[in-house]
Amino acid sequence: MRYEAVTIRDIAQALGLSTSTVSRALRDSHEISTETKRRVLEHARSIHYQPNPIAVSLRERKSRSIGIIVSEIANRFFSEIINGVESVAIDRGYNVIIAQSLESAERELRQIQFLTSRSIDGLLVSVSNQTEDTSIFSELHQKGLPIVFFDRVVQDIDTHKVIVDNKLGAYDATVHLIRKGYRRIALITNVEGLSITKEREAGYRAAMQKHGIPVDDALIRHTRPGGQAEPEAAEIIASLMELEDRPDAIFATSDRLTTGCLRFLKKNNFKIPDEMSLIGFSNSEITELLDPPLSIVRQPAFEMGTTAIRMLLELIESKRPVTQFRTQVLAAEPIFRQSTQARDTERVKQR
Amino acid sequence: MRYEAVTIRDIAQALGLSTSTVSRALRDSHEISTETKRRVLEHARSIHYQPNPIAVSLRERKSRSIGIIVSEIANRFFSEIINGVESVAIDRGYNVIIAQSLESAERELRQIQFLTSRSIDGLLVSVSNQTEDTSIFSELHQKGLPIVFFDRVVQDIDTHKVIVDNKLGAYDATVHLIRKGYRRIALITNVEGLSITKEREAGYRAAMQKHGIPVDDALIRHTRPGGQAEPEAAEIIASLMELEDRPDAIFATSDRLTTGCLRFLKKNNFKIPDEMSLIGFSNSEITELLDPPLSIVRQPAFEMGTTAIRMLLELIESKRPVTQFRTQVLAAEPIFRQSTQARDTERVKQR
DNA sequence: TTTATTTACGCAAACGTTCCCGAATTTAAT
DNA sequence: ATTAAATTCGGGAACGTTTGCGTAAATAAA
Repeated sequence: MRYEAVTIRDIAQALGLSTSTVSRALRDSHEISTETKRRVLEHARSIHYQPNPIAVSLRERKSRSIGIIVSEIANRFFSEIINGVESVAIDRGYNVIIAQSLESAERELRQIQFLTSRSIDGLLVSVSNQTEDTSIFSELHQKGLPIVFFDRVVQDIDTHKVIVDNKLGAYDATVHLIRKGYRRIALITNVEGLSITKEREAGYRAAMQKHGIPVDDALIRHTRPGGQAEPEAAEIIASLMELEDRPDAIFATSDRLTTGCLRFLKKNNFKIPDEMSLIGFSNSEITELLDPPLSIVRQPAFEMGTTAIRMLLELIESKRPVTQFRTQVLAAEPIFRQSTQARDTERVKQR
Repeated sequence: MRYEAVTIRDIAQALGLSTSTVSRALRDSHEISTETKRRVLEHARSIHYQPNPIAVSLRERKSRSIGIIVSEIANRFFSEIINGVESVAIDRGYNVIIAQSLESAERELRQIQFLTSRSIDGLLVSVSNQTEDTSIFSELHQKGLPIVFFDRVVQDIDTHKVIVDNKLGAYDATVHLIRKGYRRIALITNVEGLSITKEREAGYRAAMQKHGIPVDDALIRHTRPGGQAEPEAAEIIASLMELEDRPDAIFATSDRLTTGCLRFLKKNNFKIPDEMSLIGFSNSEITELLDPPLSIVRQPAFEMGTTAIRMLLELIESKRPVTQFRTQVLAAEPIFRQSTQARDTERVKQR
């Protein structure tokens, strides 16, 4: 801020001390007498002294700020994560700079460059669904920038990661559908290359296999990199309905995809779950108020945020270079509601 | 970043120039020959020179970053605003630091102090519902920190502001309810002191008056400062139902209050709209998927964000002190759905 | 009392820029 | 040919901190 005037020098002059003494007094150095410390602290308070973080950053060669890049802020899952990150960052004196890729690899790169040019001390990233070239991350990582990946991680970069147990979450959801009597279960999922996609697909396949239901690849659909989830979900369902052997249930693996499916099904007057059952990954807080109340698998987003930032701070504040990395796995929580109830075959026939 | 090595001095040494010449060349000064400029630019690019923004900030006494404080990030209304802010800030080379008050005046103050101590160039603020003492804002404003208020503004500080036409939005919603045949319309609204509360209440009163319906103050309820909206909404409805002359419709004036009402009504098996009609301010993207599809008044959040940041940048980049301030008013958009349809009296009687 | 050690502070450099000022060289004006 | 003006560049201070090093005074050890 332009108007900020009071510096360490002002204190020094007022008290007839040197700036170094004042600095040391403020930092409670042992080589300053308690009397001097008291005078400095008192005067500093009286004139509302605030250290200039920019000068500190320049001197310390760190900024006490970290960057986080997510695909979209206006998405409950990510905003909850950010809440988690913020809550611990604040306490530890760190400032978090938020950026969004909007699922564009190009924008992601620009944002990363922007963040790193702002001298951040570390980076939290969940990659966009469009990124194929992850060299920017490995370069930064090699140069020594602390990075931790969360949610959508890049496999071959060895650093801390925090994910949910996507495979188990998807497994549980699929098993639930099977138990409720569904057999033709469509999987509408994110871009193929994404870590979360692979894991969730694996869970789906495991569940089907376990129950002796052959997996029909025609029922497994991926969205396009950089595309809009909602319209794509609609498109996919429409094409699914052209199959001669239609699905009787849909498992969508992201917030946007889930609501996209619901929107399409309702618009086209599908009875849920009688004509089509629906479950999806979602962190929306009002899924129980939907029509019908939606079965979901919810991710511990806030907790994911807190553990990610803790891992990052561990990296940042470590004295020696860290070489031992771990990936923390959080449990997803399936919540079953009406949208996946056993179908009422009577009602379907009547139609 | 610790690892960042290449500075202006590296370029200077490599090319046998002084740092001042290099600096001027990079900034395209007129007093540097085109040939030298070319050499500098070329070499800078070849070694991936990135100016150190911290050093620049220290020297320029500005940070090219602005702060924004909202009550809660995980709220679609605010996250959309942030999206708007970010989208133009990025283009203009500004970095936005996001903070949330979580409706706590104390936390708000801490965040403000944190932001200002980070040498921000300007501040975007929507006050918490708990803040009574606004002196921190007037102090900062007097000291010359550019501030623009949005959504929840503080009236007596003269600076740029951007709000929606709350009165008209509330008026439209109320008139809609009246036209659908509702007369006992309860207003469940935010903390009394808030600007948006007053405006919305005024709209409600104007609509009632216009249609000759006496306003019953027992039907106008405010939430408590710092409280949790959802439980409070439930509490309020419960107490409303103890009135001998019960309301037949509810108008809730915030996102959280609206979903809180819906949740309570559904939990207690109210038929909507037959037993209770419901409309509310909301920016959720899935209100049409709710049961029943919810009538809402939606605010142009993204646009609010873009105009707020534009106003702020105008203040920041102005050569001379700005003394002429304006408040921009955006239109709210009412969307009417099933939750406020005319009641089916037959069905109510049967029960 | 002399020497060694501790305590408490100041000097000055450094972080990476920008920019005022001056100076050398070239070009234009007389 | 002399002077004035423009062009192009370098020196160095400044932004506000932190910190290595030096040193005077005070204290402890001999």
